[in-house]
Amino acid sequence: METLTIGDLSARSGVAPSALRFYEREGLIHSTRTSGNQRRYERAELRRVAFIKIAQQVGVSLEEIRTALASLPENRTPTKADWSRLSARWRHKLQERITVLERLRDQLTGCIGCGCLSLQRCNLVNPSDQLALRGVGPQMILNPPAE
Amino acid sequence: METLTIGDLSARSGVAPSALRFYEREGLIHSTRTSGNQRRYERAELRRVAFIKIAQQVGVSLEEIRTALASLPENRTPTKADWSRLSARWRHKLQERITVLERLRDQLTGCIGCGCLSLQRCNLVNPSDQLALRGVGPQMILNPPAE
DNA sequence: CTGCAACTTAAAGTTCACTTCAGCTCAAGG
DNA sequence: CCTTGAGCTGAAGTGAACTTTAAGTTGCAG
Repeated sequence: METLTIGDLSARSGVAPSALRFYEREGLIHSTRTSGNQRRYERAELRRVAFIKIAQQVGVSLEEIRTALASLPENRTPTKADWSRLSARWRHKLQERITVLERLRDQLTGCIGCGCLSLQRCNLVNPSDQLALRGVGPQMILNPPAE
Repeated sequence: METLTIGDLSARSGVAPSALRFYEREGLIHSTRTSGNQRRYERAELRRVAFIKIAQQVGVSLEEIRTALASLPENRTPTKADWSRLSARWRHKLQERITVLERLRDQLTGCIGCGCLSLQRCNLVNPSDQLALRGVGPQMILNPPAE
């Protein structure tokens, strides 16, 4: 089997055919057509779908994913190096996301002791009562002071 | 100032008034009314809003948050102990989420070397080609084998 | 007591990420 | 050849999480 039908791609990627068509409309993936107008996918498309799934796990919007995928070469099948570059960028984003969640976890651990979530005492929730400086909301977590 | 107007609560929590009304309709927060039908909030409601914001950071749906908040006592203002119990439960969820993302990051790091995201060689993307066993998609990450 | 910002409501609108539907055509096995 | 499952399209529907709109009311400062 040289190319994949939409059913094949769906089965191998775990993404519904309707979602694959949707991704194509959105310019995230590409297909060629048979004489009878059916989609056929290069195996390389599987990598794109994989990338999309991973990025979604990390909480990235399709729009951002589209932009990232657009940085891959259009005229040729992306090489390992192309994918490496993209992966490295995402590893970075992923690390940032993890850092935010870890900070959140650690602060929450501290708060379990005091049972607070209090605006008066707990910098987890909202330091803006004492430090109405850097905007509103849980600033200590989303945007902590330089250490 | 004994109670907060919706504008006060919005300013202090960083959540739009329309969102606060929405949360009330959804049973996530509560208010009393003035004789003129305007909302007034106890300061304690601020904790609820804080909790909602934090849970959303972690990627929890409002429905789940609603369920969690429903475990707080209705007849009295929640104590520190009440909030502690809830926080401990969420710390757990948060840790699980972090673990998934870390696994994703580590596997992605391995993949940067090979530039793959390949179905043939990379278990990050889809082990189901070699191990079409536990279902489809990035199983190694979402549901890794016991170590 | 007046003016005006802040509040009220129900209903409709928005964005994201898809899914479902209706009404077709295509491709492959018996 | 014929049936049947897989695929096609455009349009409409879904659910989550809000926001916006329109039309009216309240509350406080001056």
